[in-house]
Amino acid sequence: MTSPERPESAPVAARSGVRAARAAMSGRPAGSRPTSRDVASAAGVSQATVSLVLGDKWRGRVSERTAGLVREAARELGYRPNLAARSLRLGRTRTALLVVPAMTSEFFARVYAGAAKVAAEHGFGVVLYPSPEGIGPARDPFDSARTALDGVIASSMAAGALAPIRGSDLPLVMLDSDPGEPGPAAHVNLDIADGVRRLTEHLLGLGHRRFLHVAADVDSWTFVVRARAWADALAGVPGAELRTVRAALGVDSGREAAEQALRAPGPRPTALVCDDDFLAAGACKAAHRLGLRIPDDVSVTGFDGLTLATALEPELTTLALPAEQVGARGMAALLAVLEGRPPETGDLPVSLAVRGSTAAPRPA
Amino acid sequence: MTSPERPESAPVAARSGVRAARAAMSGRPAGSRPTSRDVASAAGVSQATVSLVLGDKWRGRVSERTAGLVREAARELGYRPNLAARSLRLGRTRTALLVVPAMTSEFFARVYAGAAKVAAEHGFGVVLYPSPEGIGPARDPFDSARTALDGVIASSMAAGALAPIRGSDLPLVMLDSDPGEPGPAAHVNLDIADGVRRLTEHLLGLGHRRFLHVAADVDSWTFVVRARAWADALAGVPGAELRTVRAALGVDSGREAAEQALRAPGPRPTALVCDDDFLAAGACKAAHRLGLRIPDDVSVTGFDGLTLATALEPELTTLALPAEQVGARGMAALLAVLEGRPPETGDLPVSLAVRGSTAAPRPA
DNA sequence: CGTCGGAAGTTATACGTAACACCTAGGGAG
DNA sequence: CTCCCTAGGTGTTACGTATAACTTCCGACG
Repeated sequence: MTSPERPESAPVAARSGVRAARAAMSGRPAGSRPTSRDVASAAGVSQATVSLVLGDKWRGRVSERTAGLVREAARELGYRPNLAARSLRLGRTRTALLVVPAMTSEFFARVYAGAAKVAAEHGFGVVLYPSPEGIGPARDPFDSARTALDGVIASSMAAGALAPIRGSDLPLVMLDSDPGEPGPAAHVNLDIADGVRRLTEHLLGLGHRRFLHVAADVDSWTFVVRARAWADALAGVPGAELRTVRAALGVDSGREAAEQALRAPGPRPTALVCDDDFLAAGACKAAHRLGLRIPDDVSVTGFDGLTLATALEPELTTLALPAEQVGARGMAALLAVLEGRPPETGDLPVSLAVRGSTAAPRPA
Repeated sequence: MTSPERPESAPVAARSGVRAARAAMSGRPAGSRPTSRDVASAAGVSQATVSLVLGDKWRGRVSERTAGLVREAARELGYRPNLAARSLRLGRTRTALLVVPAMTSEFFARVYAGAAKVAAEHGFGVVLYPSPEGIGPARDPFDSARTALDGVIASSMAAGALAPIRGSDLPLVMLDSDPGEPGPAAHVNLDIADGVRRLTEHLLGLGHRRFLHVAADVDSWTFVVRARAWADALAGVPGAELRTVRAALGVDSGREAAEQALRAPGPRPTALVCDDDFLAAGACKAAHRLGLRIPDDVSVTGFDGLTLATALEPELTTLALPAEQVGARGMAALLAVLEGRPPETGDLPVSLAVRGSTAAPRPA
């Protein structure tokens, strides 16, 4: 039964293009978008046929000519499928949730960009978990997640923060997180150890032996790995010495921590290896305050390879992480899981960017 | 009619808590989430009543006791409304689209954060238009927008880029854009002119007279305003001279442009006023290359007030824009428009952050 | 004593899509 | 001549929600 104000417009009018299209829409409230039924009556076919054609499932079920008519009618009317209706029908939303500690960090913004790009190529969307700033326990993401979700990608989150996601039986992909953690359908990790090893070789080659690790004092897997990587890379190197000082994230606390360590008695470290580029910027400021020149008096290295690294003077030697690739691969893994395919494995390589902030230490 | 595998479970069992709740879900496919109908049969009421209670529209229509039963049943079952179904029914999605030139810019990430916060407080979500990097003409946002939308917030977009949105009859709020532009339901702008005036006074007070404006060579309203603001602020100041050099966005092109201008013959500018903090970082590098010290030989100012400004050595004097507030107010304006209220008007103030990169010029 | 009205629900429906099951005509095989 | 098969569709349903319209019960009032 059709409602009275939308009469069974005669399928006969099918071949007159825009006129028929307009006619099919007549009697509708003005602002409303055309539905598949409008397309159907404009093309002179049933709604089911429209759905088949536009859903690309018509091979052998609809004639080439009819399919053409349908597509043209859809174009004329500017038809867009109602995603709410589609999601309701299918029980899937083609939407993934990306959970990151802080979107205002360039790193995670780039992860998002990578994930969104791959998602878009597959007709998927990415929504963000609107988390408060800072790495920390997240509130229940499903209280605020706007859309029903097909899956979740979580980047560098503290282990405990994801409990609510765990309980939701959604496919979960974890980025840059403990690969031993059970539960996630896939992991995407970086070969941090290899990068740190190469960075260490670079510094050792320049003659550095006394290292100060400015470590991020944050409960995140990635920083655990970084700390371990430095320890491992320097273990067994004759004469090498590694001290560690912890600092909260941010330029200021990096400066404070480095300044305090540089003022400490005893032989001064010649290489300040920092857990991210912001901490490294802080370390540079600390050195500056103490009248030390970079890289002549002290070398500084960053981590992540953000824009900041090349904005500083001198530019930072840093380990550049392929943030977009991390996001892209995370999304690809999620798509694979959703389609029942095995996700790609293997760690992503990081690249060593040698710049002006490292040089041979002056002979004492 | 109920489907055979979901029998009309007797409303009698209503008072036995979890057991009844579980019973109401029996016979359902395992992974599926409970629906309002499951809550209804667990509470021993009809689905309509559940909808009334949880939708907070039950005053005078449902007894206090029944409402309590319904809420408890919903809690027991972990019921979440199906947003797709709700959107389909209501024709509204409680979702806004935020269109920004580039999410990897800290400024726009902060705009997003501000908008998302206000949105969340009102049960709204924010999705991003997955735009390619860089300010430029966007593709049709509705091809890729995942969700049906209730409105659009566009920040600092080139005028032409929004044509498809214009055609969509969705409420549009524009941030930091030409207020003369007709169409948008609301504008949120910054009092750039005032900020530049104060920054100019600061520099004039220090004794600067020769200004070099490192201008962003980008077709965006915000940079048009900035250029005009410098010209206006210095117009009529005796002895003041304003030169302009254009540069693409980014540290490197800022450095190149500034370097070239500083090498030019004639009296050297003493103040490099830059269109954003990244260009300013480039200007600092340019000065460094020429052996000029900041702020002794030349002062440099930024724009935006990003983290970068305090990561540099010396820290940048800059105009700090309240990015979160811009986003928050944009979202608030959109909500107002959607509810038929008049949006708040009036420009947001910017604050002058005086730091180490500006000082009195040395007497020639 | 009739009935009016509010309180407390319930029944039924529509939103737009995808897909299953069904239908019809025409042609070829037996 | 009958039967069946295939191409090319159509009719119908369900997804989960919000809400308009209806029902029922009960107390009060004329």
